[in-house]
Amino acid sequence: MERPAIRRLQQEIQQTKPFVNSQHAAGLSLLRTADQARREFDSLVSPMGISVEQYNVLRILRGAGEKGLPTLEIAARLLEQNPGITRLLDKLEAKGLVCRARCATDRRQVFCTITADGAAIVNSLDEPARRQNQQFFRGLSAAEVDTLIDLLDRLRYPETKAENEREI
Amino acid sequence: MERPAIRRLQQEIQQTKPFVNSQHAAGLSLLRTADQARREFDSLVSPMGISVEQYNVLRILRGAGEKGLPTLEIAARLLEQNPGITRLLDKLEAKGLVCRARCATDRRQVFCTITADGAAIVNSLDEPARRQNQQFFRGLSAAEVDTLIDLLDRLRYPETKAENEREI
DNA sequence: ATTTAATTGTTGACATGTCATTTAATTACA
DNA sequence: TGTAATTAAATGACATGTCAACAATTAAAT
Repeated sequence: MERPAIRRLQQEIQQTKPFVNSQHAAGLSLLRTADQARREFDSLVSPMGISVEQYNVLRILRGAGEKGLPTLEIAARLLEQNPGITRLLDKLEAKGLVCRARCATDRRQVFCTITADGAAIVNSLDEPARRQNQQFFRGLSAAEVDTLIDLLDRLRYPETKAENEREI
Repeated sequence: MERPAIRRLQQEIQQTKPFVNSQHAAGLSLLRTADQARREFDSLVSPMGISVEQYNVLRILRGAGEKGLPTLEIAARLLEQNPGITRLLDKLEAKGLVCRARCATDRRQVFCTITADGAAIVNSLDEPARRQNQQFFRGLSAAEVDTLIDLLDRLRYPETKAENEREI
């Protein structure tokens, strides 16, 4: 639509004002889009009786295999703080989707593993999740998805960008 | 062996597999980046005694001016469902940052307006918020920010993209 | 070796988000 | 007119996220 015009306008003025507005718009767009993605994905997993966060925990534990992972290691792989993970695991354990056991060598740690029931649920969601993702990104080409990944990664790690983008 | 069949299978795998992974990676990156943005912004507004969501409500009400907005109209402009907004406004009203009054012509509606104290807080956060945004997007050029806005918008409204991108 | 510090995980308190239901007011319609 | 449907907002119940404080265990220090 008017994107090129907007960009030209910004170059013309080249002051802080429209630059700020673009960044503000980008920030809002980021939050709104992520919220929509989270909501759509929730509607996919909730029929299985789990939340998006619980699904993520189960995915991580499936990837960890039989030896499982200590509690805080799961929290580290999510985007989450400690206290939340305990209660998440409480729920999953109550549903029989996760097992917890104190580590013998370091009794501070609690190792968590996925159960057969838990794995069955995650496995059954693999294909629907793939389709859901495909649906969500249907508006973007493969190259654009890669561009999006690049831009988002550079927002989270702005320092690492210096090496790859000196040619500006 | 059936070489053509094998080749076809490989092509299929090569097509779908990395594509799916890219979309999956993009989805995760989207959620993580938005979460980080939300968290960083929270550390900016929480010293003023308000949350990010409360800040957004105050911003919307400042923009609405003196006549204010009905409760659900605020909810519609946020990325939020009804029930949450009532309690958000409860907190803001308790802090004296927002006023609520039943509409005379339609007594179902409750009009919300920002108070002078509320406006003072939002105003005092304008400049810090601008700097914070600038800091968050420092890894991207202005053109890249526009690209990001475009990609995110097309994720939320995939249909509108069809007209502009038939040339693929 | 005994005290101190750090790590791992849990709990309590509270803010927010969501769903289902409810109340009050308004509109539709028969 | 009078009853049903719709709308605006609030409430209850519950899941999650965050902070502060805590207990248990292990590591470090002197």
